[in-house]
Amino acid sequence: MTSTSRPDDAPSNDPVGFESHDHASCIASAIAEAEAHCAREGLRFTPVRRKALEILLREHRALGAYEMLDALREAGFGSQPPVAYRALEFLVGNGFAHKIERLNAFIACAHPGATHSPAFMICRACDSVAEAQATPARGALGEAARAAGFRIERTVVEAEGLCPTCSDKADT
Amino acid sequence: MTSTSRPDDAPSNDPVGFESHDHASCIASAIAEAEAHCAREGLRFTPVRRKALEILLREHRALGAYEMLDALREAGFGSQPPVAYRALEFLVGNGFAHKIERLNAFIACAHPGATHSPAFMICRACDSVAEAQATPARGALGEAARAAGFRIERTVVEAEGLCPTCSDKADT
DNA sequence: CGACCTCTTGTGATTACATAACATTTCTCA
DNA sequence: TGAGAAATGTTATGTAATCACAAGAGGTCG
Repeated sequence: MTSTSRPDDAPSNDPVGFESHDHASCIASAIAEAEAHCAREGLRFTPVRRKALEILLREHRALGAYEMLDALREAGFGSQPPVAYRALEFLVGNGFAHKIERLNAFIACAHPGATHSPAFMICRACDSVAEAQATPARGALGEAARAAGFRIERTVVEAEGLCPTCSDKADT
Repeated sequence: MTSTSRPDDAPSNDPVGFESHDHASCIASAIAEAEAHCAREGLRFTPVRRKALEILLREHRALGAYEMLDALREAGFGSQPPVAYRALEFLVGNGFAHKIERLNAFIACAHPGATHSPAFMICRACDSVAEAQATPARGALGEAARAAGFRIERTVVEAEGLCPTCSDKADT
């Protein structure tokens, strides 16, 4: 693949949480939020990290680490895997992005700022991903953990199925 | 790595769901259950598939596909990746095993027979894995899915944290 | 200022995970 | 028993992730 990115000035109407909206402004505000957060926490929001977040926001879908690497290389950064993995590690570690384990891919956080334990809905037909809130510590899992003496630190909750669009197509 | 398996006759007291028990008999019964299930469903419980399940049951932990491949090769089967992946695909597809997405690894099902949507507790210190029941369609995720019109077909629920043993060690 | 420390970036090399494609064998059943 | 389906084996390749080390950027304190 040569590139998966669009020019920065291209308007877009990509599916977001299975809906459509123009997110030119939400990119800017998400970047601003990240910047503010880093300033508060004394984190360094360096050019690669900023660019990586921009790319995730702009694509608005789950990106493999090597797709990210391609995009970063085109933006003039290094071309070896650790470049992408380190930027993604920073973004995930600080809550600006999430890893979708099922896809071995990464996506910008849809609820930045909020402390949350995310859950994802992944369409098996078009690979679109929507983020929701999970409360896994409640319910059967939390109960099992308490009974077993297991100390939950983090949870992965990913639902696979059909998004509304693909579901409609399948029905016809 | 040369091998991760023990001789078939070695007794064991491995952690199972964070507890200890001798599972010599539960291996045999799980194999018998799988055999019966395949007979009922007209599935072919071939030597590789049987051996793969035996290996998962004996190890009683999450095994990478290449660990499985090593073990299968030692048992006289083919030595190329598809050998392991196909056997694992069969076991997972029929509910005899599960894939742990977080670890890119596979584990024997702890509740064979029961139709279930499993949840896992994964210790980040010792990589032990316990299986519990999840009810993800209830709760926040199910609600979000209904609201979005997303049709859930399968869910991945994996909690990461510390098992009782490692938790105790960390406290001291 | 400048020595020092820490964090970050870049690169080469390697390791781990997974699938495509195709030939051959084995099983099923009409 | 012969045709089709399913399973196995192998070669090759694609995709994901980490290790190890050198070099640069930014602070801090004498």
